[in-house]
Amino acid sequence: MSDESVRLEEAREEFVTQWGIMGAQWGINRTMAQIHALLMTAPEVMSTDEVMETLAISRGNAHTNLKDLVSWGLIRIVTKKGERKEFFEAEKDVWEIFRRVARERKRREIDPALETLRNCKAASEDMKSAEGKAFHDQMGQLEDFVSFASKMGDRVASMQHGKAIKLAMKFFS
Amino acid sequence: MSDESVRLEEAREEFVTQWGIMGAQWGINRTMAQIHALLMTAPEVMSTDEVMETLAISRGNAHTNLKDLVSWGLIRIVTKKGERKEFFEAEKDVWEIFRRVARERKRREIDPALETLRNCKAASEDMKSAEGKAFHDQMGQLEDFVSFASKMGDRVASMQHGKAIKLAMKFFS
DNA sequence: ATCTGGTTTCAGTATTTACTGAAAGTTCAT
DNA sequence: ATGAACTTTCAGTAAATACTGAAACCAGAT
Repeated sequence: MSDESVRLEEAREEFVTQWGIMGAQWGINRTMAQIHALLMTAPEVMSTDEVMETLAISRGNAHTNLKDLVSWGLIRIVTKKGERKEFFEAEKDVWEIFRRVARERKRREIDPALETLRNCKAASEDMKSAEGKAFHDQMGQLEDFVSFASKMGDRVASMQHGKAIKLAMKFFS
Repeated sequence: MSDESVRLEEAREEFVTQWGIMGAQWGINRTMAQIHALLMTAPEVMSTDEVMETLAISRGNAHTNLKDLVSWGLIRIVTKKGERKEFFEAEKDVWEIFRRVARERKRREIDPALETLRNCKAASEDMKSAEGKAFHDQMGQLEDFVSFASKMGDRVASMQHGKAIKLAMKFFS
């Protein structure tokens, strides 16, 4: 193996490690983030066994996290003709990755949060005390904000790369 | 205690619980998020003992998380004259809360991630193989994106509420 | 209908993260 | 300098989370 491929593997390993740490800080399972990093930088599709081997993890663990990544839309299953095995391939376009994460987090976390805020707001709708009114008002403010974030998420998730770039320009003008 | 105050306490409890769950999903310690929710909806400043009592947690736990919240700029220490005890008060303005979280996450997580991406990019700068070039390119794309996110964070963190509203209008036009 | 190459599940275990409570430390009044 | 009121630390423990590996399952080839 040439010096260059060794260096490449080292760099990749560094990336996988760091992406794992970063994921953990954002509430994503470390292994899931590592598999994602691995596939994002894989020149070819990879099988479950290759992932297991590279990261030195068990079959069950690899399986669960690969399926989770599929459910997040961050990787997809590829089948080679003639082969029974499943292979995996990551979405590599950064903007697309962002869109998908935005869409899923909105669906899984923002929307339920919004629901709660609305309940809390409704529950304090008719309160007469200053404290009750203050609480109601606070819930209202939070709801407005989170609902704004939610709409943002929708908007972003449906935006094409080019459009996003233009918007970004506007933002920094 | 009137019916209304009971209902208010229930609603508040619901909010505290849910805010805790939401925090956990975003990589924030559940108790920290709960204390934050509690203080955000507190009509008055609260002491460590009151927080301990309300959430049924130990002194050490309350202390650590209160200090962490202070370091995130989400609550501040208030001293009453004549009293030796420290009291805590939350920032209640939603936009301000968002700004502070954005600023801290950028500082604590985005900037270090950027550092790593730059290293990985640099390490593969001169590679000749197609794989090496692809890796370098991928790191470049990620770096551009994260660096954009970082600048976004700065921008948002330094924006006044009114300005943000105007920008939001533009966004949805 | 059985075997082979593969996927999926899950009880048990390991690891990580968070929490407790008591002791040590600090600060201020006397 | 002593003590009361409060804050901080941290070793030990509990709880939550993630991982393993083996068994069950499934689909297609023979």
